[in-house]
Amino acid sequence: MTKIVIVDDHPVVREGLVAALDRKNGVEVAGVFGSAEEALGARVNADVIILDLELPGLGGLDAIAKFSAPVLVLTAYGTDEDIDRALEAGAKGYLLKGAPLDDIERAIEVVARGDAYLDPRVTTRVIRPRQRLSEREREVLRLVSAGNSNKEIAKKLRITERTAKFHVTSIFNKLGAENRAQAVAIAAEKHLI
Amino acid sequence: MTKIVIVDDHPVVREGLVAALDRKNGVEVAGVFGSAEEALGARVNADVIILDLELPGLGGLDAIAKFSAPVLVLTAYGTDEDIDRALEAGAKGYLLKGAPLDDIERAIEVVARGDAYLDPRVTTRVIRPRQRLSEREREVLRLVSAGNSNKEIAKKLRITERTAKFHVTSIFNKLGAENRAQAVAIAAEKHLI
DNA sequence: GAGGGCACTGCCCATAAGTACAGGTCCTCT
DNA sequence: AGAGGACCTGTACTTATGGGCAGTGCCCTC
Repeated sequence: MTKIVIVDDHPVVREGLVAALDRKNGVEVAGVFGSAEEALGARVNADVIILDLELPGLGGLDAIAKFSAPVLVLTAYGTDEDIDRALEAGAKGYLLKGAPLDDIERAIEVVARGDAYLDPRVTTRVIRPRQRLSEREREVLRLVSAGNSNKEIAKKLRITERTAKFHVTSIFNKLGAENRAQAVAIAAEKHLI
Repeated sequence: MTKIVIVDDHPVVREGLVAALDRKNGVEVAGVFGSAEEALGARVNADVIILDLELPGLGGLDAIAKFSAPVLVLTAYGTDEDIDRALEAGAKGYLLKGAPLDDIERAIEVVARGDAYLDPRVTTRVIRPRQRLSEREREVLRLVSAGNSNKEIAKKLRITERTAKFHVTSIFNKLGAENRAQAVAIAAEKHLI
C-alpha cells in the first residue's frame, strides 16, 4: 500500500487527485493539505508527497528538502528555472498539471520505489544543458525588466556603467537575445523573472 | 436540476470538478470534454458551460460565443486582456482556478439563473478602467518583444521608422513604461503577449 | 459637422545602447 | 599550481532610442 500525501492550494486539483487515487488499488491518500506548512506540521508518514510549487506561504521549492518522503512535483509551469531548482532541491519526480491520470499514477509508482520520473515535456529541457544565469546576471536582468538604464543599474549595484553593460551583454548571449526588450521577453517566457 | 458541461484539458481538474459537483444536489454533470471542439460537436443540452481558456485547438476565448448556454470561465490566469476579451465574448462568469469549491458552486447557481459572477480577484480589475492597446499597438508590442528595432518594425509593417516610434511611444504611455524593456516586462506580467 | 480616437509622417536632438578591442582580481575545484 | 568561472573595468566607436514640435487623413459617434 503506497501512502500518498497531497499538497496543493487548489481545491479542484486536490479533489481531482483524491478522486483519481481513491479508485486505484495499492494506493492510499494519507493526507491532503493546502500548504506546505500544514503538511510538514502534520508529520504524516507517507511514501510519496505530491507537491505543487506555487503555494501560499512557504513555497514548494523551499519545501521539497524539508520532506523526508520522496517528492513528486505536480505544477502548472515547467520552466527551466523551476525544474532545475526543484531537482536540485531533491525532487524525485516532476509532472506538469494537465498530465493524464495514467502518467500521474505511473509517476507515483516510480517515485515510491525510489526511482525518478520526469514528465516528457520536462525531460526535453533537462537533457539539454541550459545557459543558467549567474546570480549577478539575474539581478541585472531584474533591473533591466524594471526599465533601468545601464547607468541606473550601475548606480544601484555600485559598479561602473561599463560593467553593467558587460552583464547585460552576458545575459543576451546566454538567453540568445539581441537587445533588452527581447531578453525581457525571453526571460518572461522562461519565467526567470 | 442544473445541467453542467465541463470543458478543460486537464484531467485532474475535470476529475476534481466532477467529484465536487456529483456530490451536490440540484446539479448534474451532463458532459465532460477535453476540448472546445468536442464539446461543441456533442451538442449536449446544458444550463451552464464551465470552460477553461487555455485549450488545445480552438481556444476558449474563441469558443465562448459559440456556446448557446451561459459560459462560466474557469481559468488559471486572470489577466486584464483575458478578462476583457472573455467578457466581451459573452462570458457570464469568470473564476480563477484555485477558487474554493463553495465559490464555484455559487457561481454555477448565479450563472444558471442568468446573472453574472466574477471572482473577487477578477472584480478588482474590471471596475478599474484600463488603458487598452489598439490593434496596431499590440502588433508593434509583439515585434518589440521579439527584439525588433524601430527600423525593422517599420519595414515589417510597411510604415516609416518615425511611425514605428510613434506607436512605441503610445505603448509606453498606456502601459506606464519608460522604455521597451520595461514595456515588455509589464506586457508579460499582464499577459498581453 | 464637430469632435475624438487611431494611424501616419516630417525634422531635429541629446542620450542610451550595443559592440569591438583589451585587460584586471577573486574564488573554487582539480 | 593551474584552469575555469564570475565579476569587474577601460577606451572608442556606430547605431538606436526616446522625445519635442508640428501636421495630415480616416472613420465613427454624438
